[in-house]
Amino acid sequence: MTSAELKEILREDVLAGAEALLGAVLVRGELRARIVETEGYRAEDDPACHAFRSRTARNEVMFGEPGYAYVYFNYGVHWMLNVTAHEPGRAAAVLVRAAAPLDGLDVMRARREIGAEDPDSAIKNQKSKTKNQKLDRDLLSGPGKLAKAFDITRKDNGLNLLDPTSPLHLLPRTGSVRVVTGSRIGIAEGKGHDLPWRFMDADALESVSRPRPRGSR
DNA sequence: AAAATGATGCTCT
DNA sequence: GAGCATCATTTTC
Repeated sequence: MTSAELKEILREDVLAGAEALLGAVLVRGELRARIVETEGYRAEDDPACHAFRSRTARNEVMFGEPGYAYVYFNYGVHWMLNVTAHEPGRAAAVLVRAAAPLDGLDVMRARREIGAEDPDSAIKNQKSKTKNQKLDRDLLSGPGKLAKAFDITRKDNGLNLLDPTSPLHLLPRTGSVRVVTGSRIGIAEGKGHDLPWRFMDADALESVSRPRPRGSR
């Protein structure tokens, strides 16, 4: 699949786009990771979509061209990375929920260490070697974790993710992917919480976020 | 193994 | 002022 082909799939349908993003590689400098979990959101009939009510300063990029980064801050704690979809005027986006690390694991680890931004916790971190090993398996297994490891923040909002010269971008997948679907995570009842708009790589379930589908580690 | 909880700040009403 | 597209830790079965 080429970048142009991926862009057309995203333009056509956000759910097909969410599926097509499985297996794509997220790149920032030396950092690389293979996307294994996504979710679709669309304004027209989905109350959970940030653009469902109205067009605001925050959700502005969702109303533009497909293939751009919609980044927002959530729960006062985490940044979330989305890929815009649909043609201009019809807001939609794919939330990138999890990835399998490929390259630059040392940098990801350093950014993900608990309390890494707290100057007084360096000593604490040294003592918890077992926790860091545990951390390794779940480096990117959630949208907040992935953003932290890739240093994704407000500054990345609006980047063209399908342009290989962007500081943060996507390489379309090469092979095929076996897909498993599920209900989206963290959606309140009555806001489309049971729509099967969560997509996962069936052969990489150990790297997806919780709750994981039954029968996986 | 699953459920509860507190942290934390931005966005929109 | 309320409500989050979460995470790590603690508490409970």
